[in-house]
Amino acid sequence: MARSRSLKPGRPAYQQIADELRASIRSGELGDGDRLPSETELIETFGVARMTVRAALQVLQHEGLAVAEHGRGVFVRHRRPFRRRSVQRLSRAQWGSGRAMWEADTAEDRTVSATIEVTRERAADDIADRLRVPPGTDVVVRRRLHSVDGQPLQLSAAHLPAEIAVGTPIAEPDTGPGGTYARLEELGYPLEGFVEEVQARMPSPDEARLLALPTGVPVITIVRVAHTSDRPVEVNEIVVNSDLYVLEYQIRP
Amino acid sequence: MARSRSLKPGRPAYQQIADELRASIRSGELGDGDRLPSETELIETFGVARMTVRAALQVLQHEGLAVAEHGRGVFVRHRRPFRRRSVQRLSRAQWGSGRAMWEADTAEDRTVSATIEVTRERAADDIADRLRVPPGTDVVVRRRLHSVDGQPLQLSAAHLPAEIAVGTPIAEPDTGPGGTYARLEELGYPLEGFVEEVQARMPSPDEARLLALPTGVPVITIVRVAHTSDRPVEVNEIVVNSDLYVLEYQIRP
DNA sequence: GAGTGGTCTAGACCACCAC
DNA sequence: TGGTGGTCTAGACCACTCG
Repeated sequence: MARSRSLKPGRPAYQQIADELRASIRSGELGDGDRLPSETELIETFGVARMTVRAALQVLQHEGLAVAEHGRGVFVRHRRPFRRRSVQRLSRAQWGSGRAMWEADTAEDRTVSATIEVTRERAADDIADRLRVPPGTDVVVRRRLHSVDGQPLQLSAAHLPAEIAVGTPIAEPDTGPGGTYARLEELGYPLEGFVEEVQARMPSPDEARLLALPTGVPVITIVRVAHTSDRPVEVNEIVVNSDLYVLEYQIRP
Repeated sequence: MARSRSLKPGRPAYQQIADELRASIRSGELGDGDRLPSETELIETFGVARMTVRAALQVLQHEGLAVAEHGRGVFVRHRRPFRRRSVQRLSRAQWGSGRAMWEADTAEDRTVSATIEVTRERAADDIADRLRVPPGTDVVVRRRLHSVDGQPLQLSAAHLPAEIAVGTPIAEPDTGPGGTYARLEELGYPLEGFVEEVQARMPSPDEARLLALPTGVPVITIVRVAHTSDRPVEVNEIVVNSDLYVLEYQIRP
């Protein structure tokens, strides 16, 4: 970043400053983890007020290109999607093998952890709808926060009709080898398939906190419905840190 | 929003104001499309400076909850994912039928349009990698911007080895009934399957402009690889407006 | 013209970090 | 202790929308 740069009229100053910094990042002049010029430096370089350079830095943060660290500086953000979920994770071989399904694509040397809370509730309308049960029907809800190496990755809330789950390991925090899906098969609910609906949006403040999301990182939401041949048996609402995930799907024509 | 509300110390004022407005939106007190209190009103209500209420309003905009319209006000944003892409759109029945594949899930009464540009380029490293050809190999690139009812929905850039595509309708703007995939089959490349890698991130300024994305709306990126039994034949990089899409995937165990 | 949001200034005080 | 970013003020002028 050269000394004393001039700004052209017509385009807002903060956007021009953001443009220059963005170009430096895209070109590689500023690499992953590098510190951007400080606010003081930018004020001197461009001859503008502090709030103006702050606006420019905010733009980059909301684009997910930079993160501010209080007392240290603003840094180029580095993406590192170290996990990927593949279709195979929902194969019977996977959860039939006794491995926890969600560990399917976790490398062996990673530390996987989860907090879990199991409750019994009345189903919200959208959940009841997807489970094809009357609104307000009792459901068992398994809420989890999954982390790998201490980094929170995803929130999930699995809903199953209470009629199916109560009195079984599915209503316990630890469902045992193979998890919920293995238990469902044992209970006489052979799974025929899954449907996942995928969307993306910005996180709520709560989600940002729980997933330790920096500014400018969206979440991917997945609603997965597990079916037997004649009825849906589980609706899982999943919210994942989009920075750490690549979802992979295979499709046959 | 009651008159003259007090702010508690400890939490920044702009966040408390954002909290109150967010709660009004979540509770339904402020519904889709409703106007939020103006900056002037918020200044009077909370007794703070203008930049403070603007910071609060920016928070909501970056969360995707509100949009500002210059000269009119700040409004509750309404999500309307009016399209959904399903697995069936990649079924042979779909593109074998002569319908353009991407129209699979478009309602009949919508106006679908696309701009297209076909070029011949040397493959970038990641594309070459996925096509399993040497870096710099010639590829035909079909870049499109799809819109429905004038609303831009997605950008796509389909890359095919020039060796396969040149001299065929695939290298023409109009590929004919059934599109690229129908032509590939006719040319002796029967498709065995597709793999899609899905991620989400904030858009670049260019993407935000082309897709007419408001502040706080991420994009979903899809990299789709189409395979024959022995080689990948197309890599399609897709960027979609996450506000208008629900991706649907079916998985069999 | 009145009301709205968009940009910008020139200060202030504070909280956090590193040395 | 000096440098960093975080919050906040009290103004200013501008651009857009609508009646």
